[in-house]
Amino acid sequence: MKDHQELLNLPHKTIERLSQYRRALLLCLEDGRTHIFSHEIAKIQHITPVQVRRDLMLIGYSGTLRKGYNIRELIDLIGEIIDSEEMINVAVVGVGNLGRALIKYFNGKRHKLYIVAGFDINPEKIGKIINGIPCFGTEDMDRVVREKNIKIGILTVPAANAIESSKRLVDAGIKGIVNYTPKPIEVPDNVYLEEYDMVTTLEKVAFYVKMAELKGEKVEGGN
Amino acid sequence: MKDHQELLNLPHKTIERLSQYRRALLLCLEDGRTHIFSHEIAKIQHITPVQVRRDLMLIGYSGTLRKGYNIRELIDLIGEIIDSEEMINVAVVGVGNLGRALIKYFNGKRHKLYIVAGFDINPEKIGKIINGIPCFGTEDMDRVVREKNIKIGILTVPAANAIESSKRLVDAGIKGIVNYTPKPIEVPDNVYLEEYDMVTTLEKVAFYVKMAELKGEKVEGGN
DNA sequence: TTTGCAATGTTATTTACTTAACAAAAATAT
DNA sequence: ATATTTTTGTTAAGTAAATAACATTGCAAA
Ligand SMILES: NC(=O)c1ccc[n+]([C@@H]2O[C@H](COP(=O)([O-])OP(=O)(O)OC[C@H]3O[C@@H](n4cnc5c(N)ncnc54)[C@H](O)[C@@H]3O)[C@@H](O)[C@H]2O)c1
Ligand SMILES: NC(=O)c1ccc[n+]([C@@H]2O[C@H](COP(=O)([O-])OP(=O)(O)OC[C@H]3O[C@@H](n4cnc5c(N)ncnc54)[C@H](O)[C@@H]3O)[C@@H](O)[C@H]2O)c1
Repeated sequence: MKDHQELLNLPHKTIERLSQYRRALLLCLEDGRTHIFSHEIAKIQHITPVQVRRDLMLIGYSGTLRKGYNIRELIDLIGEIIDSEEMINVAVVGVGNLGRALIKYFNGKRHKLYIVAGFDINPEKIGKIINGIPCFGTEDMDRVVREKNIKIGILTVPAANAIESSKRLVDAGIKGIVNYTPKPIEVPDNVYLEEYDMVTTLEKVAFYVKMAELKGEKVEGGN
Repeated sequence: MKDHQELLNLPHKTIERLSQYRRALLLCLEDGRTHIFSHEIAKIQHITPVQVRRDLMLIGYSGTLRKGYNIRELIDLIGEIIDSEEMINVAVVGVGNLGRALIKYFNGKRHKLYIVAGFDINPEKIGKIINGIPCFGTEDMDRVVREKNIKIGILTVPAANAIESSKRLVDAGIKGIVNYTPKPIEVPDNVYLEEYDMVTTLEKVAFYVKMAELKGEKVEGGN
């Protein structure tokens, strides 16, 4: 299999697409299919077949001519590349509306990723099991992160608390953060950070919708 | 001001960043500041000052040397570019955990974007006001979209219902869709589509965290 | 003054990503 | 058998985005 450097050389976009391919492939598998063509994957993902084949080339997977790719094999290979050997444990900080939606969405899914704890400051939540996972007070973060070997934190606290919460996560030894609050946070170099805000997405859609209306004609699809 | 073609030539990434700049600038304004330097904006957004200046150059905004950019002016200019003249109305389809989180997050915010309706099939939700917005049955989508002049739909139904719901939205005449279900949907060319799935984000973070651990050293930050 | 500095604004270069072009192979049709 | 089609795999070309380089400006300090 590919060595570390080769894996790190994979384009970031390819990593994202591999995750998406796998999700689509798992659905196909459920439908009882065994093989799939690049153009079928492409259709699902709104990209070109060439891109699919190129991604698969980069990870060194070969299909069979005129038969396509073996879905099971491909799923497994993607797993070998993007998943860790052992489970990676995840915590949600801020078990509010969004936090609970994420927990619910995740729970009961396959993956090498598991949400194993929530953190909150609301006494009514602390000590309870929420959507199947235990909720702790933030003062226990250090201990729980260590004991449960939590590597990634998902930030869904109110924006005003984003900075302090991210500091706590970093201090507790977390290695990756996904920040869903609209407040950009800062983390040290050794912590991997992704930020996402729905408003940006919506404003972008609104912009292209506006432009399409002004032109009275179509614009090509999303990013 | 810039004409349509010039606006459409702006890089997609610049459009996204303009939205983000504005959000950050609004916070600065609340802090009572009047001016800001490119390197300050850059710090907040985890990008380089050059990129900020380049984006602002592209939209034709000039700061004052040694004083930076006028926050108020810049916010207004960004608004002129990415916002529409009139309000753009938005609907949420699937008023569950995620849908409610989004509504709550949006409600009471500035913007030219407003979530004005929710759609669901659960009889307990239909007819109610949820987080301040009225919830309708999906059978009324055509009518409500027309009456309320809704342009954008946010899809937060269960994955199994994503396809049918997106079709309904398109049939009702919607012009943009943000799909938060893990099921990729298809829309005609004249509908602008953005899809987002948290699992992809988390798996990407997990991948780079894993790689960092294997290397025993740092990787550079997110995308 | 005039020199240095800290900032902006713009062009040039580089890097990252996507798409196009095409060769090769296997199945199918002639 | 031979040609045609369909699909993969790979290299080459093209686009888009980010970064670097640098010219410019006006203030501040000497
Ligand atoms: N990125 C997006 O698309 C998106 C969408 C919706 C909401 N949001 C953001 O996500 C965040 C959560 O939204 P929500 O609707 O779930 O809000 P919410 O108020 O329902 O939940 C926030 C939770 O955080 C807890 N909390 C408060 N301070 C805390 C702290 N210091 N440490 C730990 N927990 C703390 C609260 O007790 C509450 O349970 C907000 O910042 C919101 O702006 C983002
Ligand atoms: N993108 C993400 O990051 C993310 C995160 C969490 C959840 N999700 C996804 O978002 C979706 C919603 O998640 P949730 O936790 O809010 O689920 P949920 O079950 O709480 O909510 C779904 C809602 O949709 C309604 N519904 C069902 N069928 C419908 C239909 N045909 N038309 C209109 N409404 C219908 C249900 O009555 C319910 O109110 C799911 O697809 C989930 O996988 C995505």
